[in-house]
Amino acid sequence: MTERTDLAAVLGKTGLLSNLSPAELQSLAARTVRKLFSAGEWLFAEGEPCNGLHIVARGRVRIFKTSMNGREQVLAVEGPGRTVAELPVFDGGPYPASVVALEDTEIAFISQRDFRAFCIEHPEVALKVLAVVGARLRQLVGIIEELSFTTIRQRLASTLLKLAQSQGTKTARGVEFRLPGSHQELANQLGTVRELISRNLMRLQAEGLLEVDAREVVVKDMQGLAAVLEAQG
Amino acid sequence: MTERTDLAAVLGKTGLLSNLSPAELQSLAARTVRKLFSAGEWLFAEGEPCNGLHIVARGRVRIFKTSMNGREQVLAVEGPGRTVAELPVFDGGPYPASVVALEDTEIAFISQRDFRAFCIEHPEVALKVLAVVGARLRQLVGIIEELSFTTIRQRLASTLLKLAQSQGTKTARGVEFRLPGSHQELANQLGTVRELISRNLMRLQAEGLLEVDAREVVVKDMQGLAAVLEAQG
DNA sequence: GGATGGCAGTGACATAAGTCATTCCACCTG
DNA sequence: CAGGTGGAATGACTTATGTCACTGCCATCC
Repeated sequence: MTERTDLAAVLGKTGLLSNLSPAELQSLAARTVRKLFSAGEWLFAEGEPCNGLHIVARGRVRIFKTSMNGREQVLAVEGPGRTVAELPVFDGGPYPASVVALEDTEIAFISQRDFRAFCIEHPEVALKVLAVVGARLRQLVGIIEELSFTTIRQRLASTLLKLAQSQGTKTARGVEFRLPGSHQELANQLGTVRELISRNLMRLQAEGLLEVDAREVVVKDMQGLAAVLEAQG
Repeated sequence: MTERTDLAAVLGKTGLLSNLSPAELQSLAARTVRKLFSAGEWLFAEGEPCNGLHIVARGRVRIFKTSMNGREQVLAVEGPGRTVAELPVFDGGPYPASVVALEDTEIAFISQRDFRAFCIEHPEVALKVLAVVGARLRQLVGIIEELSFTTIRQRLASTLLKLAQSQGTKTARGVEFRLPGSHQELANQLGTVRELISRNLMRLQAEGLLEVDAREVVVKDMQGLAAVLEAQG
């Protein structure tokens, strides 16, 4: 990967750092290190000491926890302009979760010391960080809510609905889209195992709400699918 | 409740605000409002717009989510010197969870506007806030991990162990302590229902690890109880 | 004393979730 | 074409979790 990315431009598009002057961006960019990861490579593992802030410049990464039994629970998937590990940078603790690259990914890395210093110089950045961390907290609360209150069937219906709305194309048969990953990946995301994904998809199909063919999905009844979320779990 | 509490003193003991000068504490205290809640009263409900920072001066509060079916999931219990809703103060969104007083509770309240202004004037406070929010984020990730990877039996064993270590007294029979609430409350905390608490307690007792009598618990085998956490769930 | 209400224990049962083993199928590679 | 590989479907089974209904205990209040 010899391709170059303009780091200052990436930084400017980062939610955390928007509204900074070009000069400020440049000074920050000067302190970043470019890191490249190929698909599947680990940025860091849960429990390691945190040494800095990671900004995704290109590609996508998956933030997740692993259990003793080899199960996974995905906390978030982050793309360009998003940051990873904003929080341990500040509280000094270890990384709470592991992160791997989903695709070939380019990271702008700022050391903990440099970023902290930058925040002191630019108090409004600290407030931005707070907003970002706040959003992440909401995400996590949402995951807790799902894990605690909903069935896998409902979680599956929910993700299918989101996919249909964001990536689906309307056709004569219904709303069509393609699953973004294998059943296994979907299972990790929902905090379960492959078989249950398979079975629940089949069940939704049997009920006439969907048509599934490998990764191709056609939602035939959006209303019905939405109703699954309401049915008491 | 006519009893008065020195707000500036409380603020000084708050993790968020330690290391401030007495003058600064005074100026902040001048902007706080004292609020009193009796046991069971709601500070606010999930979804309401956030209007300020709550600092627990006396008593305890419970932060939790509610499901459609009336189930609850406790996110945290906070006591004196701890803050509630540090985050929505900054990201401007609604409260992500509800909070009620567990006991008669006194709250020092600072309006969103005042606290934000204070943070701009005192950038190091913003960093403190980040540290606190960071700790909260770790808490939440911990909850997700538990919900996703462990059985109720394991979660119960884990809380019993923590209680034994923090509040237990060693006697001839083992480590004795008293459950801090009803089975129902414990169930909410673990994200389950009363009956399962009852059954799992009985099961642990049948296995010789515990002796239970209503809320009095004697751990007879700390090692064995700890081993429950390791056994694959 | 009797009534009441909150809490705890328990059996019977229903359903959700997870495990294991096997088969199938599409695709690639030599 | 044979063989291998990875993902997916599926049946049989076990376990975990949740629901409902009922019982009993104990404190409190009239």
